[in-house]
Amino acid sequence: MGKSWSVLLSWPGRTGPEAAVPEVELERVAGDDSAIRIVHGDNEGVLQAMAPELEGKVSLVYLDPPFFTMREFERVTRRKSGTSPPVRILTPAFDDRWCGLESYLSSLRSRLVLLRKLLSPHGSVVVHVDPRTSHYVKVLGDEIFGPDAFASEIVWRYRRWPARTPNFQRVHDVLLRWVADPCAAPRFTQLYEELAPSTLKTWGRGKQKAVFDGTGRRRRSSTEQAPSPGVPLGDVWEISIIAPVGRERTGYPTQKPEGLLERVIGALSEPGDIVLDPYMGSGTTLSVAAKLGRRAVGMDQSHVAVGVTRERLAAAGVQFSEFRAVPVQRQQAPGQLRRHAP
Amino acid sequence: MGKSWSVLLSWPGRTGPEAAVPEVELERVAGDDSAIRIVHGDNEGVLQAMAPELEGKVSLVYLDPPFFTMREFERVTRRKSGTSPPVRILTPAFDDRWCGLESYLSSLRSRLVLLRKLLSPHGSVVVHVDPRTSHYVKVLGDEIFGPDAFASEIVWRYRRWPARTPNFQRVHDVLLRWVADPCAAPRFTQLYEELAPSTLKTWGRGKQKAVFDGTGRRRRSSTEQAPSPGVPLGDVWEISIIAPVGRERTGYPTQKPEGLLERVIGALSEPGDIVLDPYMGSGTTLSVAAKLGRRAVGMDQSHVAVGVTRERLAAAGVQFSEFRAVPVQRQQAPGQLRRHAP
DNA sequence: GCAGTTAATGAATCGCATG
DNA sequence: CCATGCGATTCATTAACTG
Repeated sequence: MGKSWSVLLSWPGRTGPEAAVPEVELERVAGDDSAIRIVHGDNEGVLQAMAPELEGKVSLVYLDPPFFTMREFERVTRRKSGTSPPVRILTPAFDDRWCGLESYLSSLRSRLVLLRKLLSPHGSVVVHVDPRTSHYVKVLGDEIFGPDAFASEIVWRYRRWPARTPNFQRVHDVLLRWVADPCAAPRFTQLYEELAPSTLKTWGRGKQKAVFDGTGRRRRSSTEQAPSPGVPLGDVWEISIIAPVGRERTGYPTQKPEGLLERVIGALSEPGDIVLDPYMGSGTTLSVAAKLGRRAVGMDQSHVAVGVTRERLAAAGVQFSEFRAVPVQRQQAPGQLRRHAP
Repeated sequence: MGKSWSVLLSWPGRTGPEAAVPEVELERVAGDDSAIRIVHGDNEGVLQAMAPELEGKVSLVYLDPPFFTMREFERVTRRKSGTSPPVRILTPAFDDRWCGLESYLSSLRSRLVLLRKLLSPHGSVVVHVDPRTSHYVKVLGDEIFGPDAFASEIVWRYRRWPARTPNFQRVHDVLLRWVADPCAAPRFTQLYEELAPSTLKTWGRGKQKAVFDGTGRRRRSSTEQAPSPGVPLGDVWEISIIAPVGRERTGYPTQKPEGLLERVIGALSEPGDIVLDPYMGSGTTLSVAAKLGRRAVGMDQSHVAVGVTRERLAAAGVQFSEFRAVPVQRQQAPGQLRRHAP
């Protein structure tokens, strides 16, 4: 554990013994050695099983866990029945019901502890949550990674239909980022966004340059010839949600836009790096990682998620291999990959 | 206390006895009974002294406490000395150095506990912080007001000169809001912002209206004659910081823009309501409250803050009265206001 | 092809009906 | 009486269609 505040979260029974993680091993289902890997199974066991291979080698972990909404989520598929209205088919995808915030935080905590060991020294972890739990998750994460390792709270601002409520419309999610080692030089590629309208008006696209007088005081700025690449990317990102009828949409609930992952992966990893997504869902992370030339591992418990991701990667022409977690059979040598006959 | 999660913050010594608040009473310094009141003194004592008067009567508390920056802040004043460069004069304004997050949170906690009792049932508390402490403050506030009372995390997105750092630029503050009673109808006036460009393009300014078929399925939307007032205000606000040479600027450090307070006060209180700002600073809350016809009380320990606010309100032609906190003299009857001879 | 129009529906939220 | 569900609300976005 990193250096921690002495301010911690506490709840009844927190200090009790933690349940042992059921030991699993990975069985290859399809594909050969590929830069992109899908693993079907509970991420807790899978992370433990992959620890020997991945320890210290992961540049970026992006986690999009359930948001503690106390709901079940379904995948929507549409079948066009020739005649007029297409039929909507609902398939259960994942269950976000919990017996209390304690159990939610405990579950997330055990994953974060396992993930920390996989990070390379220049790596970072990004947890995608919403403002209903982000604050608790932040305090939890500070305890695991150390408060000095906290690097950014990124606000994803989106637009959606308004709800009638005597409150400000909730239109943002939160991405919390910690670095593996606050003293190491972090993986970070500077990305840029468009200059503010007011800046364009006053300065145009030329770079501004501060001008100092003899005494060291700033006198004014001047416009340079060289065009500015834009402003260095901030921590508030305005990115559209995937339109209900958008091409990108897979029907998997809670799907994240590729534009969001492009920023996360583009800024926080480099080509050839390993990116890890323990809550794979519809496979947006894998899809974007492949597009940007990263290696990646995605995990999900849900066979619906695995199916959606498999089809998505195949449709995009991405080479990938697929594994599944199976309970360790004590009779045979552990850790050995068994070939699965299809 | 409201109903709470069983997830709490804990730190060594937290359960120990809390220091007693030094008892003070208010002494009138200037002005007669006014809708706007300035009180010079430590807000903890002042809140306790004003409790009998304000209990259950405050519609909105806006707090802009120090941000745990571990710095001292100074006021900048410029004196134009006839000749060329104006002289900058620095006056210490407030001290934001703490011996640990625990002491910061303890201090804030005692204020929030006092404030809770002053709120009317439809009232709310808004705490302005930044993402370095917001998460701890949120967990603390949930404990005091109850997690069900948490209403909004508002993100104030501003634009500033970018810093050279291998990280996303920090360009947001956070406003946390709790309501006094989650079951009561809250004070809330719906404010609107401009429609998204894509909406304007597709729909124009007409309201959209859902159209359903016989089976209850939504078929499509149609544009109505009635113009939409815009989209109901969200929880991410893009508001400029006060320009370094802006007319609004008082020179007081950490001054907040009036536009921010216009939204907070406009949405969460009504004309005639009492608005309270225990960390008054340069008096933005009082200034905006006066402009919007609210009654208001501002408190600050710093005589620089009180001076800046006094000049600011006077310059704006706002009638106000001013008090100061003095230790209770046990010899004379307590609670009685003493007239101060200037 | 390109521009303008129409269709479809979503990590929402409240209130009221229904068991 | 409490839990659950569905109707009503109406912005944002892209696909598909039309001229």
